[in-house]
Amino acid sequence: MKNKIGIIADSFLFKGLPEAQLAEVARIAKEKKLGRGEAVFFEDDPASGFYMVAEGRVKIFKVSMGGKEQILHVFGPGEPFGEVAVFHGQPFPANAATLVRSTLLYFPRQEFVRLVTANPSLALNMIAMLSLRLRRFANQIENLSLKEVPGRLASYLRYLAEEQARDDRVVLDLPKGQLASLLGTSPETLSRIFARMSEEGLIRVQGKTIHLLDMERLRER
Amino acid sequence: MKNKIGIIADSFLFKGLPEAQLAEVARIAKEKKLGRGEAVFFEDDPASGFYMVAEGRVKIFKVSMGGKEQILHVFGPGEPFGEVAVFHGQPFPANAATLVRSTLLYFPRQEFVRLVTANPSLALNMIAMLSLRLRRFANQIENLSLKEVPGRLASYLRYLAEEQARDDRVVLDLPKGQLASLLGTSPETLSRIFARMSEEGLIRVQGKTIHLLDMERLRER
DNA sequence: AGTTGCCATTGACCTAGGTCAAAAATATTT
DNA sequence: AAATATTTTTGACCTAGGTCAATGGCAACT
Repeated sequence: MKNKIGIIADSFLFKGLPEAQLAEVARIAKEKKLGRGEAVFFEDDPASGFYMVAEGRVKIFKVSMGGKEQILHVFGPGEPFGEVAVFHGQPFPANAATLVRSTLLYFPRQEFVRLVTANPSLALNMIAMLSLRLRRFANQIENLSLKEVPGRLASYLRYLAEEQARDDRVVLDLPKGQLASLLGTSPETLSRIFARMSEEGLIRVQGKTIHLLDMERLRER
Repeated sequence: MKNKIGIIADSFLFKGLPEAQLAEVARIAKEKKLGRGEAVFFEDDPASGFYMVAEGRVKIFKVSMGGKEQILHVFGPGEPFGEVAVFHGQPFPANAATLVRSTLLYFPRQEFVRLVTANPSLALNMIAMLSLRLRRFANQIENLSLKEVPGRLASYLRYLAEEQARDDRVVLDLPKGQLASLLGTSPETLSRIFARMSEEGLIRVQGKTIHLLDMERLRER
């Protein structure tokens, strides 16, 4: 397992920082270990700092009055989250919880803002980070509003295929129930869609492994 | 009507820049006048620069295969758009078109990136801008996925009330059809919801003016 | 091996809201 | 003002997908 400074040095956010700065960043970062399913923070909590995943996976999500969850994003090793709130001094806009046992790095607000202000390259990295995230959100809005559930699933499978660099099969990186939350649907419906797409010969489902039998038609969904 | 430098100096993005820089910014900005309903750019167009609204209103939107529109955001005077693409050198992630006759400022990519790199305060403004936008998008995802149409409408009305600083009535800043696109529904459904909420005594609709008769219950939607 | 608990699947039912078509109300042009 | 075009509203119908409840798998623990 990597140590603090390894994670930091390899992260996109801190890429290109001089050694001295990296050490400085590592110094202000506090390690936090959390078990599976533990909350990191809640919506409307005051944001005294932000986090980076060192190990594990963290979901950012909103909850409806009725208790339904919508996952906004899932973060893995090297990815920062909660930074948005840090810059306004506003409370966190959503909840965060671990999906598996995880190790996080915590960066207190003050010192980080100071670093960014002093470090143009860090500021540019941050801008790139936020831009990418905006693009993802725009995509998610498109998916939720303009596609039905099968289309959203297909879109996610293609995303996984890209990420895992295969076009014959992918491995789900989430339990199916959580995937339903990410796609904005219920576990029951997701299950039915899996069944239907299997019958249609589009995919074959084997536990968490999904065989992609027809990329062409998958693209049209 | 304000001139170029007036718009720039008063914008959030360029706030706090020294005089000289402002003049420099104004120098690289090109004015562009567009009639109502004209396209500014299309999704996947190469992004050679970004825009700021000087006068009028511009919608950013995605279009489904079937032709349905989802508006991501509507920008008014002083607000920049299309900057996200500029930082990656990636194509635009969505379409942009005017809602009314508008005047825009166009900033070519190269020179703007140079400015941001050289100007920490501009970079910080940009970060704040993007953060705010992320927050809005997160909200929109929440609305689309976790609320039904009446809830989304109520949420928008409250947003307008805040923006227009009144709590008795608001004036729609969009034709109803466009509002439907923004809320992720159809004009027909929106019309029905207006009718229903009127019967329930929540609001009274008078053309583009919506009287807010019961803020309490409106909040619970 | 048996028990406990969790997750995934399947069935039955119901409703929010989409679609299509027509009418009515507003704008815009001549 | 008349004529035409554009929005908005209303009605009738239909379906994607949500909810509730029951059942089946599977893993962890004793």
